[in-house]
Amino acid sequence: MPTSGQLPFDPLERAGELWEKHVGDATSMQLATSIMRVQQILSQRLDAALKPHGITFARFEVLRLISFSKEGRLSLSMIGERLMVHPTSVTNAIDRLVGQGLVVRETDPTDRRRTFASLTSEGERVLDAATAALMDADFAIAGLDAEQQRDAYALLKLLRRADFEG
Amino acid sequence: MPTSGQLPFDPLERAGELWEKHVGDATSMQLATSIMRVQQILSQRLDAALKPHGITFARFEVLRLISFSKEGRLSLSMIGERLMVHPTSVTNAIDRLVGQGLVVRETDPTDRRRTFASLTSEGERVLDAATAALMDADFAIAGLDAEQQRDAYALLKLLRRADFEG
DNA sequence: CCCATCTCAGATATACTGATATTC
DNA sequence: CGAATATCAGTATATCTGAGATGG
Repeated sequence: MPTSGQLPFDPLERAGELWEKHVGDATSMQLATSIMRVQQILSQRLDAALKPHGITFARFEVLRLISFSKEGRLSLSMIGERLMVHPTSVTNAIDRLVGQGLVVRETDPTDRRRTFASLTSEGERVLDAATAALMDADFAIAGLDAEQQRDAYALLKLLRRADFEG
Repeated sequence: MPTSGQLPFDPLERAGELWEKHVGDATSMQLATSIMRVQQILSQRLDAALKPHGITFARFEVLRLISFSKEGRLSLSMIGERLMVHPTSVTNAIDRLVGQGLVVRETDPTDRRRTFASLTSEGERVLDAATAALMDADFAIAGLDAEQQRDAYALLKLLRRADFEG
């Protein structure tokens, strides 16, 4: 287990009190730190739910993105753009998925600089099973009801504004 | 730059539409994915703000935690507990901080199994400068006003409940 | 020639497992 | 002896930088 123990108090509330005492207003520090911590918790839970299917959440996102494409294939640069990850990270992720037999690479015949990735039938099978597992786990956010989930999503969206126009 | 380009649309809204069409309700998927993405953005911004001071946000948290301790020192196990990180990660982080001259290790004379970490004067200096840099950067969450920050913090707290009693 | 796309090599950061030394 | 603390070796993942190969 990663971080097994349960504390008798909220460490972030404690940190906030000490911050107010020694530094100043703790609001932004507490939100930033809580985002980091919540991501860590989610990442552990999601990866645990996906482990039986042999993929991580990052690789699940790649599979899902490819499956949603119109032609059933997506260039690596497009994948990096949509998932907001570095080109070398895409190469790395696709390398692993190809190694697992879930994805194949094909050169774009109309522009040979470009490489497409598409799912194998095994890739489709794993994606379906992984999707079911994540739905089952409620994407690790069952602590919030539907309205709270939408509220949190809307607030966090304000922090993603650098990603897109509008 | 990490993920420079700006898309003409929100990739998470697009993913949500496709998810609703092909899979089902997208609420939990969208919140989970947005938490992952927002953490990535924050991590990049916070680490960039701290880079001139030679530390990462994870190491900043260690320095801050030690400085807030009553005696000016904290056992490594206590640090791991409070920051919810693995014992080997604490050893690793302290190794680096010691290597940078920001922290020193001392054996607890009352229980020689235990090791304390405390700040050097250079560590205190770096911590103060790093704190000012983070406050200056508004902890990378200036996209939200104070009330929105508190709302978001309260919602995310519900996802941290496994960490502590209550 | 310049630019785009992808890949590779190398460095850094973090985290996990499993094993070990030391001490209580 | 059993439990706790810290460390170490090895592995995995993800990220970045900088360089290079190929193609438009």
